[in-house]
Amino acid sequence: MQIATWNVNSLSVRLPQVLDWLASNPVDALGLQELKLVEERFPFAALEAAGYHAVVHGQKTYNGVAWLTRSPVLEVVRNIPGLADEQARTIAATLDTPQGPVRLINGYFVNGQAPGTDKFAYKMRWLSALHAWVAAELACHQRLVLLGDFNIAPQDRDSHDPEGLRGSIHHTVEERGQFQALLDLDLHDAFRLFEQPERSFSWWDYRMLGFQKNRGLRIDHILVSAALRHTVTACTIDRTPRKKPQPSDHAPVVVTLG
DNA sequence: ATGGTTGTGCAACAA
Repeated sequence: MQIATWNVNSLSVRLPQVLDWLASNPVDALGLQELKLVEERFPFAALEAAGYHAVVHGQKTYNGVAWLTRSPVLEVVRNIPGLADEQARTIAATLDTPQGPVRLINGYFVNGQAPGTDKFAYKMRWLSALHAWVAAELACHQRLVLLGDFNIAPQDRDSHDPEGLRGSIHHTVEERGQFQALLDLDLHDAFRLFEQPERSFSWWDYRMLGFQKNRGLRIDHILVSAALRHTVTACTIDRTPRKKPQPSDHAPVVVTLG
């Protein structure tokens, strides 16, 4: 079984690339972020023709998340329960598999702009609420995957310039502490379960030839619960779509479970 | 060096 995450930075623009990628990478579930469209504009028909069901938490212009799955899902939850949030940032669903149900949580985590700003304060509140929610979800779903655009580079090796960017957004002690708090729920960073090339990143700024110079960050993550950890056989970042014309600034990340 | 690029939507904001 394969599960993937991809921040597409506008599904309207990126739909052809998503269809193209799914044709070559027929994953069982794909969590999308930054749809930038409302559910009424979601391309259900094109994705159904490609063999995918979709559940959507849309928003006009900003944010927006969805799950694409080969088989229908159950128990869909939009946003973090109990958190008053006008921004469409999470969608959870349960996927039945031959090995049993898997709880899938997809998040477009708050960017946070810069430490000391209102947006950073919102990021930290949001991360606290997410942590409490994921803890509750784990209590009833042993087999759980939390993935998405975390907007956090967990360690220095996840940044192209850890010294120059120390303490700046994606790199702060506070953000990294929240990432560690998620790991402390006995979640595991699937990418780091394996040997990986140095300077492996999942996002590159459109500006300053960021991708060509591999000046990126690893901020898109797939965390798996303890019950799933030993079934994971691979986790990779697919840079192929980033090389194509009019790409998303993020690359898809794929986890393979036995 | 406060630059540079992309998306939404048509000015300015978010990333």
